[in-house]
Amino acid sequence: MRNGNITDHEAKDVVGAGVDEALPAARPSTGARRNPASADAIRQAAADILAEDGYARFSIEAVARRARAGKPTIYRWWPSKAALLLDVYHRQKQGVVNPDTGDLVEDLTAFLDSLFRHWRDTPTGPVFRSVIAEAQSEDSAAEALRSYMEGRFSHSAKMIERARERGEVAAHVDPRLAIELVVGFAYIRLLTGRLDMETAAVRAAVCLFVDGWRAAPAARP
Amino acid sequence: MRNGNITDHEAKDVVGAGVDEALPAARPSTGARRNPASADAIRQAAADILAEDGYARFSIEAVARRARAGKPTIYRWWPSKAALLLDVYHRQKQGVVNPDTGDLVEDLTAFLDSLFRHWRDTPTGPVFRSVIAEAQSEDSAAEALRSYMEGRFSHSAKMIERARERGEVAAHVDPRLAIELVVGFAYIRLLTGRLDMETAAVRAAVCLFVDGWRAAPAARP
DNA sequence: TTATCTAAACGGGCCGTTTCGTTTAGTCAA
DNA sequence: TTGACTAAACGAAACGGCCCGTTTAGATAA
Repeated sequence: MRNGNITDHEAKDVVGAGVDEALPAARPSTGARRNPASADAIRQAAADILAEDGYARFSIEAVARRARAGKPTIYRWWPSKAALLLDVYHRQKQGVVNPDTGDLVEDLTAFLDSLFRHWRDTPTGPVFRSVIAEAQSEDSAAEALRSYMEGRFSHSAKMIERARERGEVAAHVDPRLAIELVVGFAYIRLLTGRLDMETAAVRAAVCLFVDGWRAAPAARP
Repeated sequence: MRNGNITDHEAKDVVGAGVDEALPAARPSTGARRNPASADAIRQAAADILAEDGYARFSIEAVARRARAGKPTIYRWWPSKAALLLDVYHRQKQGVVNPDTGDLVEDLTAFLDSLFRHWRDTPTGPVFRSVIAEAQSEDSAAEALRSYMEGRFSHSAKMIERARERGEVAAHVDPRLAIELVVGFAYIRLLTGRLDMETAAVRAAVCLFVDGWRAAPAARP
């Protein structure tokens, strides 16, 4: 699942950290003795259905059928559809880079490029879109999404913090807000199905963030 | 429904234009003679359910019950759940300002402020979130959302075009891309339930867009 | 008369839960 | 080491309930 489009010397670390234990850590609700069992088959079936048929056909019954598992088994391990969705997503989001090239524009371009590619070329895109959809009608999913985004922001904001330490970014810039603007752009592209951006176009967008839009140097204090 | 928080002399026009006929214009599928009939009651019931119970409880059966209408009547006039949703949304999105104060930061701040307030204080927020959720599993909703966003971008980009004509914004800035960044920020806030921003915080975000993040004036050509 | 309406009912699917035997992994005596 | 015991976890099937999109029947109104 490693993404080869960002060369290795550029990639500082691979995301996946930061929020790894916000999920309802698969474990039977009773004080049990036994082991997970068919949990992997269930996750795999869920991911396959999402990738092949999309969220519309994602149901616990369909997952159970495909995994040759009983519905009660699924409900024992995951309290809700949203929990299963988030579990599947968390295990797929490896592979997005958090680069450290020494230049902010390059870092952000590589980050967005990698994110778009990841969402486009792996089941992660459909899965994440499903999580967002579910979060619009299910409180537990909304809360999970919120806390996931929180972690994502904190983690990715480090790119901007490093740039600020290098003196590349002004001191008054809040890295968390800044990265939220960048992720917001990725978000709107994902949800409206427009992920097919050339690297040059991604860089142009990043420059709009970093350099601003003003014709003359900014005069604001 | 007019929003009084932006004073009148600042508001150039009230949005609602631009995409008003992308929707599947309520009309019976047969070549009919009669009039709409209970269409208004149906739309009202749909809006009420979304506002009171959220998308989770929004079903054609529930709308029909509440409007004391028959399900076939609804299906005759709106081909899908998504069509009814979009119809309701289109009739509620009046009231967001598209300001022209002569200053880009003020314009965008007022725009975002008004959008957040509108999404927070009217049923529009839940309704739009529902449209987005529906678009993740229903092709027709996805297409309608895409074309709606297209129109929204084109319309709001005029704020930036005006600033560019005033010489406030550099010539190389693409107004459509720029406004997409701004709307992306609003989007991520809506979908993660964080619309409660002070005007000052909104302005700070806008300044990050307009002025950029760099410590020193940008050196890019 | 004729098109539209409400209301009721259709078969089908999924929800989350309960019931029912069966499988399976740890425990412990022989 | 082996074999029997025990109890958690299992798959399958069925529950009542809600909703889907469609069909039918009978009332209503231009």
